[in-house]
Amino acid sequence: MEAKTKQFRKRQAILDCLRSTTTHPSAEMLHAMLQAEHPDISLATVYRNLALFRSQGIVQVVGTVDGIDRFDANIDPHVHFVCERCSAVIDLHQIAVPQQLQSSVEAATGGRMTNCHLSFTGVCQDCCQAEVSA
Amino acid sequence: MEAKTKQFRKRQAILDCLRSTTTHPSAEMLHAMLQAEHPDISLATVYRNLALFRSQGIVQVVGTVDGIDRFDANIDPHVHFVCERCSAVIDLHQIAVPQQLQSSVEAATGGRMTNCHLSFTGVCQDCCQAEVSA
DNA sequence: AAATAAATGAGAATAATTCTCATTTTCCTC
DNA sequence: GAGGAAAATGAGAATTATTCTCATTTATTT
Repeated sequence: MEAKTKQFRKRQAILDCLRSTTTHPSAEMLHAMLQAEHPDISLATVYRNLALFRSQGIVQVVGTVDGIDRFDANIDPHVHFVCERCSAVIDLHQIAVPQQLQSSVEAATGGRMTNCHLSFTGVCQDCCQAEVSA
Repeated sequence: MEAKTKQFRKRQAILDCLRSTTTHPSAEMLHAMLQAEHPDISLATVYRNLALFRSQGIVQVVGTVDGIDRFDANIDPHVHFVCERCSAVIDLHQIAVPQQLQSSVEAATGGRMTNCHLSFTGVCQDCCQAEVSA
């Protein structure tokens, strides 16, 4: 049969779902997002595949917010803003870590540098506006 | 009585201990470090007081390494290097986030920025040398 | 189609952190 | 200094994100 009626590979669905968003979801958020298309997907499968993707280098953890890992299928180095109120993780593509800074790290440590994470915390636009109207 | 023979205020001991190191210990590391002077200190007390210090703004969590929070009594913004091998967290005082970058964040997000975290990951000097001699 | 390998679901296991509550220590008032 | 209120602590239970186990299902190979 060519036309599959039921879902088979859930692994791909998880990766597709993560790739389709810029919200840097947690495993549970991702699980919730997948419910519509795959109501029978298990949370363990989400965790399991996220770990696999990470070992393959096609997914990264961009941070731990309130003790919960947040995932991103965009593995290009980029900067994030984390809202202290709503815990949103927002891309800041406009901002980059100067190459010069990165170059100086190995000299400063005497070690080998492989990655770089810059993030800002604060209150996001939505939460700021909610404050005003309250 | 002036001369105290037994330990009383453990809260202060925890803060002093954290202030005396630059290793960015976890709660358990700190608990282990305190054993010498305060063998009867409870891990719960360490956690409890770290949370208190954090709410007072005199201690910060500089990151979560391998799922474990790492604490710092140095609340000045500064840059860290995290070793992927030994999980050491090392200060990089030589490197700073350009003020110009920070200024651009609020414009980029439309929100309010309160803090900034820059960290590099890689292999520290010690672990690099261990590799060579292996 | 049979046999083998890979992926998944469900729930148990793990581990960092927080919470509860009884006890101890400190602080305050007399 | 004594007595009582308030704060701090210890011990262990509770919570929760994540991982693990194992039986079952699905995919792949022969």
